[in-house]
Amino acid sequence: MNLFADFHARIAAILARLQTEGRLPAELDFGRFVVEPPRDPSHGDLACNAAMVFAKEAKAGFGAPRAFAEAIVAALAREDSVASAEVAGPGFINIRVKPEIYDRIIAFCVNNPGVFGRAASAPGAGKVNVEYVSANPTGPMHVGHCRGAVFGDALASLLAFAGRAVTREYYINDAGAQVDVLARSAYLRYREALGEAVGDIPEGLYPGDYLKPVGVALVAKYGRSLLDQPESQWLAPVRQFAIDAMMDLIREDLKALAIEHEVFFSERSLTVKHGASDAVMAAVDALRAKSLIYEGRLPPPKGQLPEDWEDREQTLFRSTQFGDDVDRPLLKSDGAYTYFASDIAYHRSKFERGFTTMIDVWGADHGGYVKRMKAAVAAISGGAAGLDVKLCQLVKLMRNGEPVKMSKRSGDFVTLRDVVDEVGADAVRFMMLFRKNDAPLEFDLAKVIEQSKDNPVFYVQYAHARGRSTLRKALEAFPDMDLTPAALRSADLALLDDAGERALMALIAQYPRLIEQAAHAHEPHRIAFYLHDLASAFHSHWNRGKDEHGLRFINEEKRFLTHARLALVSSFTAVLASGLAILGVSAPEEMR
RNA sequence: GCGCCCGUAGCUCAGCUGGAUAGAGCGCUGCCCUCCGAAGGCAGAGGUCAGGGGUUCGAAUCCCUUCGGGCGCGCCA
Repeated sequence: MNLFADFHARIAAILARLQTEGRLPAELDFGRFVVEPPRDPSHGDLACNAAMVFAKEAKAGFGAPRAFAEAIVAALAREDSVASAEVAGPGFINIRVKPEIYDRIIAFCVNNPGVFGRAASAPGAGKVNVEYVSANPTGPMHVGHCRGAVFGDALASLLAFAGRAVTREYYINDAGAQVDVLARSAYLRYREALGEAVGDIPEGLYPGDYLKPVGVALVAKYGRSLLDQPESQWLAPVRQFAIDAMMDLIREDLKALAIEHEVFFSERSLTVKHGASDAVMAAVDALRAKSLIYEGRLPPPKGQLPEDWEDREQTLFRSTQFGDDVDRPLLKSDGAYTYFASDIAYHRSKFERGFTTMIDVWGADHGGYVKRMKAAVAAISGGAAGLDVKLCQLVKLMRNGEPVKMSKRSGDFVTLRDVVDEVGADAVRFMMLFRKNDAPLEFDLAKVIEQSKDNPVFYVQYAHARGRSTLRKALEAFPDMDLTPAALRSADLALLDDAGERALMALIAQYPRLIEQAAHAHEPHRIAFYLHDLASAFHSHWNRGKDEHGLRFINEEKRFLTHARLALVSSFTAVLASGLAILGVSAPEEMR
């Protein structure tokens, strides 16, 4: 049902025929040309650039690109779905299809809402792992986390819809120094819960109130038994207890945004010994076996030398062999593994679990880490797996155009929950996706709950509600009309001959192609923009019905025309609902 | 000093693996409701796509360079 893919295949077949006739060279990469919707509707339904892309290769057989294009056009004209094909400009091929092609697409969409646009699973595509959020388990989620969270979740949905086998994963950073700090902070709350006056939370510990219930829960579990123990005794159990509590908190926060991961992967689990070794050691050994590890010295960074720079020999990974700028250390001066070493082991685990496409969603401040991680994935997989890192820029939280102040100290930050409670999950999700991930984003708490066209969330949801309302309204005019998919799909769509109706149909027909491209580019924001465009086309056509009553969807005098128009409305709401579902935003029946 | 990201209308941003005359919303100007939801729509004004070179049939898009902004730069996660 992808009109554009269909014609790409047809034109490829035509080119192949020309190859066997010896008028084109044998080796041509058909992936180089595109069939796309023309920007200017007067150019027809589809435009193809094949004649220009293969101009060089066709020069011997055809001469100028236009002549080559004429040959393709002649072949296209014989296709039964083509109304007309012509050459334009330097060699564009503009194709107009017969209207029934669109009728068929709309009929399919009406009859298979939720399926239209979905791609069949590609056999050789391999499993995809999308890792996102991965916030440190030291407290509730900050508003800064929500962009990556929503982005990763929508991307995963998009890829699944595009036919990929997707796993959503969360990496728990439960092995660093910060979780020890968490444990000490929780232990303090534990003493507090036992009646001790702890006063101000000392510098270096987490001050937030959210640890108080953890202290109480520790008392419930351990009583007073931890009080007179040395830290070496209580640290590990308290740490695990606190981490579990924090992860419960985080899962709750994510649930408020309708986000659910299938796998929570513990960093600490990588350092659990199996005999004499653990996963990190195993990963390093694997690299060593490929001669990618050596003992050496790194040159200091250019420019300002760090204060505590000390030239020393260390264990290095040859990431420069895979495009990194310098080789990267795997051991700290105290002999422990670096975070990078665990990350290598973690991504090695992903590879061993069968993922050949890995997508990591990070904050933009981790941009400096991308090259080494890609290098590591290339090294551990021998080039069999690829890593794409999607960096999400900061969100500037605003209220009525004024920045919302966020002080970092004293644990007084704006939580994700605060924001979701204030404006709702739909608004947060849509706005996080109504911007390219690598562009900064302004999020205005006042604007996103405004019920006006300024607010894209509302604008799109309103279009859906309007469409659904029309279908309900139609039953008042035609109480016996059958609006089930099975009935609507056999509506006589040839009756739809208005330019506004055909424009809407053309836009709907682009949906499968849009899905494919957005999935390929790992860019869910394209869905959001498409839905906004689609909603706009609908609103626009709707308003034409105010001047020309004959264009209204419901026409009491013309039963069959109304039925056909309702089929169009139904396909429209189906695509809106489908796209919104990918974004994780609700498609309301009515606005309240 | 080096690396990555960004620079498009007054503001916030799209621009689909290089495509035809660069788009949308806000703001500004002027319009459209006796009847499917005006919670909407139509029209107008507004651009050296940061500047300069290059690649080619064709560049906002790719390469080089300058300027401007953000992020990062052994042992933190």
